[in-house]
Amino acid sequence: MGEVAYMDEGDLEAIVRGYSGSGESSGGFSPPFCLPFETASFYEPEMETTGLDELGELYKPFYPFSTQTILTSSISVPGDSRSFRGEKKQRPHGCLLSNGSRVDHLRITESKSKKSKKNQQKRVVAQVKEENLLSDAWAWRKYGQKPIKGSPYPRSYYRCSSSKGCLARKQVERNPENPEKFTITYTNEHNHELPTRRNSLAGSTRAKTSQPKPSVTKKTGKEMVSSPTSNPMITSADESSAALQDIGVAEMSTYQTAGEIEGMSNNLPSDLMSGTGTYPNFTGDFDELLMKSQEFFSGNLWNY
DNA sequence: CGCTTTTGACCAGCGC
DNA sequence: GCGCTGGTCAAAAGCG
Repeated sequence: MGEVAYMDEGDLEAIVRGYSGSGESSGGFSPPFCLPFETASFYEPEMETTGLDELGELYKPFYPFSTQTILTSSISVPGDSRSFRGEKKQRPHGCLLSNGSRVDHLRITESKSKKSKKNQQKRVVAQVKEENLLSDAWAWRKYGQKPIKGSPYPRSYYRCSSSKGCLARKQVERNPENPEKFTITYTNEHNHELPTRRNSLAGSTRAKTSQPKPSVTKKTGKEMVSSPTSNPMITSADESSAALQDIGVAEMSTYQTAGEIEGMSNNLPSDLMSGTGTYPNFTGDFDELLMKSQEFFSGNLWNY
């Protein structure tokens, strides 16, 4: 993949203000956001201007729900989550889609700081509701989960499982301010096209692990939240958008038709939605939710 | 059998 | 230099 003409290590920092350790009490993403496309580099200019509306339209088939909140922005973040801690004073902005849907964005700012870690290309930060976690066409595999300081909810790490060499990553965490929303952060881009079908669901519905596992307390006793669930394929609007750019809307429609999706919304497991009403002392209930979605998807959309 | 999730350990960057 | 934190690895085990 040589298309990584991203930010050119522009060292952008995502000011996703959020759980900056102690300041978790106030405003996470609650305030409305606004598209800061100034730093956009992954999307075409057109997307910048009409992105909101287009998103609303393009994703319509993916979001049978009217209240979804999609947040998109193209960024490259070197410091990763560390920038969150930085507690930069940036404010998010917000906009409403023409169709009434609200799109939340995170304000991104540039930073001349040295590149950190692996020049990771963190590009998209999205806020979606549970329902919209189902609309990701990519296949993700969870490879880690960690509690985030300042946030009561753990963050799950996913990598693309469609292609071996794919560097696409995804982080999902529940918004402490809005437990009904999930913050999805994408890093790197897929170096392949949308999978024609998802991987098997094997292991996805794994029962609660009761494995004792020889706790070989080798070294540092790092904290680790244990969540009983997780999902293999989460969803996201942004990925879809990326996909749209890659394969085109027309092709996209071959994957999912509005009709199917709508049917889906109706068939969505009730318990899947139930999570919305009751946010348990969540550890990974969103994973559970996602798992459900996965089941659904594999059953109704990916076996065409 | 191939895929997944789970989860403790490991590693690296950053702030003090 | 040390400790904290976030991100990733990898072994174990479950599911279709």
